[in-house]
Amino acid sequence: MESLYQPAGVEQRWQRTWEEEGLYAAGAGRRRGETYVIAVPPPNVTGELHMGHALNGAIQDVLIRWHRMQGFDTLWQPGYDHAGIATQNVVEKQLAVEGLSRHEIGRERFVERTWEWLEQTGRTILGQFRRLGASLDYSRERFTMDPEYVRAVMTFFVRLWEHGWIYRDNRIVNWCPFHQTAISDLEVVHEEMDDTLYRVRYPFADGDGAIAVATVRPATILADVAVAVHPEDERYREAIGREVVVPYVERHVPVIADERVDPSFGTGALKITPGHDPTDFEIGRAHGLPEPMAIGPDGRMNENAGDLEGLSQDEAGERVLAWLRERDQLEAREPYRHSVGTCERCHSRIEPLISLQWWCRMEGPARPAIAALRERRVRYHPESQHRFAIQSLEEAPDWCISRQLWWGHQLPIWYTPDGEPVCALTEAEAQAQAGAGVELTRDPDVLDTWFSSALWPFATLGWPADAPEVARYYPGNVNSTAREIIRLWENRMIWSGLELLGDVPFTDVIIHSTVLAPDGRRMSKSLGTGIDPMEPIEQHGADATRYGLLKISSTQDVRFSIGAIEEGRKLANKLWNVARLILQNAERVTPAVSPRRLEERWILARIDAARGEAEECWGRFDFAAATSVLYHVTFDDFCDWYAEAIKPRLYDRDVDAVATALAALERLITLLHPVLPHVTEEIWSHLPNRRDRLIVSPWLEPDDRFAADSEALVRAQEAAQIFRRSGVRVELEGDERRIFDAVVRPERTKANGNVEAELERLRGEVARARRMLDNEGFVANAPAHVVEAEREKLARYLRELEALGGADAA
RNA sequence: GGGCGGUUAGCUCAGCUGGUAGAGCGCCUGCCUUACACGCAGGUGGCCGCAGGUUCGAGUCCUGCACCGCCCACCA
Repeated sequence: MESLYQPAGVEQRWQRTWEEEGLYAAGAGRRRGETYVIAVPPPNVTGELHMGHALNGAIQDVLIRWHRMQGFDTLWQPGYDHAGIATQNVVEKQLAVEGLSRHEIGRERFVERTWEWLEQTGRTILGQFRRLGASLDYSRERFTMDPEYVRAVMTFFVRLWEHGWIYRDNRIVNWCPFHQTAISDLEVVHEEMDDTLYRVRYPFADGDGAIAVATVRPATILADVAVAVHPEDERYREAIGREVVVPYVERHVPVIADERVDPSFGTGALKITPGHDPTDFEIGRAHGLPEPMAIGPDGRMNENAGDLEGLSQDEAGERVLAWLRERDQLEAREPYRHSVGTCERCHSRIEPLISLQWWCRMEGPARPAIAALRERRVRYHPESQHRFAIQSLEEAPDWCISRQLWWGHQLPIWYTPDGEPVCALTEAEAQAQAGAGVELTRDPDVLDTWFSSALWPFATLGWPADAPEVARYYPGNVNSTAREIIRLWENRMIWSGLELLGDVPFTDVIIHSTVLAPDGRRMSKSLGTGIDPMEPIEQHGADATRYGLLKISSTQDVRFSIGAIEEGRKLANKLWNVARLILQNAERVTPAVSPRRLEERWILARIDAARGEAEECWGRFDFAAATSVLYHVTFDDFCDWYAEAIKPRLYDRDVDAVATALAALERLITLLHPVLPHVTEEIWSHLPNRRDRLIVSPWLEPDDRFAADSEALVRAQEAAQIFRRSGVRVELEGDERRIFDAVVRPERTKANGNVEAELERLRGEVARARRMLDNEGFVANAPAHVVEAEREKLARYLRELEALGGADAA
């Protein structure tokens, strides 16, 4: 055994062994009936591991390993999401390099290309999860495009259809001009942009005066259908009901009143363009206005733009502005910084436009999900996210589920020659519904990626087939994910599970911390602030990286800190070395829990207490607090006190001491295994007479044989500290004396404090304790145990003062 | 504009139902001790963001303010 623990080789060896021996598989280590199930948030097939994945992987793996050791039938379900728009984006970019577009090669060939690409370069992330030591059941890898999974998606759609929750409507949507598809509000990211705000005069049709409006997009003037003002706005009271002339197109449109207009913005008058603005669309619908569009799906001016047809919006805007300037209708222009919606994948500016899409109503599905959350059948951790989840379900707008993409699940909708939609699981069934001989055409659209993700907890188990896994592993226990995913995924899994299986898919949702860059900014590729988790894994080991990420995960947003990972590496190294100390002296000795001496009972009790504390932390999903418990029991208690105290007997090959030390070590690494699986398994493999792997070995049961008679040990520790600080020996007897002598080696301890300084310190403590005890309010009101503790402290300080010969102060 | 979170040692962060401030790193001092120098022992270091309030007692509870961050949002 090397004196410096080298994680790289050890970790990869164990990762291979565990997987090959089937110890990652569901049911490995099972010794009881209950199941414990987590479905991993399926990463995009195109994705690579980022810090959030690594933290989330560590969190879930701790829970899974902890429960596996407790004998649960654990299933940690892995797999990939086909990630419709993200994947299509990647393949389209590749085609672009070859000078091709998807339209040139056609849909069929494009889908083939995508599959080919996935076979070659996709699916890298589960390899990275393996390197983290994540004990997913890789033999059960699923993909949202697997044939069985597709069947689940179709079944889901048909069920929603039968409820009447799916409808088709012409509404304003977020249109990505690059991808040529509608995207949901949740796929739009807002970015700050510098624009110009123009103030444009619209003359009244009767020639008497004008009304000014503000706009950043002059090209949309062509599609104006009204000017709106706030009903209470005194300035425009007279204008309501009159007509104005829209510039350039010289169309007469009404001035209307609507409360959605903010009188304090710009001129207080808003031009209404229902075709190209969501607010205007709402106002237009409320007032029964027409909905013309002047901009097409490609982002350029369309056939309604007259002589501007075919121009870009910027060019068209310039022409309109020139027209306005000629007629002196351009009142002002000013720089204007505001946030603009962009496509989260390609960052193209979103075109709001009206388009015919499929929608899913939300009132029906949301109702039981809201009830389940209110009844705490699903709990969010931290609690603050619970209200947010409920609120977002209550306010959920209808879900636009169709996408004009090629990569994804094509809608199970066919049209008759009359344009009547027929919904069915398969083409054959659709044909049967429509009647023989009726020619059907399938809707070309695909479903929003999240439509299939919503089924992840049970489609991966084989639903809608009558699979035994569904009965056994549904519902699961925990889902752990990032905050921004609550509305996209968590809520939808909850309502789909209730709808299709009559039960929530899990009982606890962990919303883990967001790992920020060390400077506090968001980690992102475009900002150059991203840190690849594989770097610390290579450099310090997976155990250390897991430990470090868990340690910093206490608050909502945490800064990445390499220091925390280094601490994890030190812990692994420490563990490794204390194991060497014991094992080097343990030839042919069998571990045996036979504590005779104080320090032996003490350490076994300490490990047991730490077990309780760590379990309590994990039980409430406080992984940061648990790491602290593990660190201190290892360093402070096991290494600095217990190992030092038994060293002399270890060197003497005292069989009792060695056997107990082996047993204590065994218990310590069992406790640490969920967080540091590799180094603990490696040490375990060196313990004598080991048959099972640690990963499937029984978890620690509470053991009250070890009376926590720690008083004497604490006194020895205090005496050691005084001696090391001041060189003064406190009187000790029995166990206290023996432990002190074993741990403190006077010949190597140079006191660098001095008696005077120590007396000074103790006098201060005595004064402070007396001040408190003299406070009548404190003695009368504070809880009895607090007062009692203060009395004991005072007594101890006085004792120590006396030992140091400074009793005069008392 | 809304929601959530943060502000404590030089840095990164703990501090549960109020009891008189802790950890890791860094720094200083002494140690190459038959597990570990990625180590051991000891130490330095804090008007706990600001201002009020409740209380015998406030980092902790209440009110207000100021910054910072994340998420969300249709102000043209």
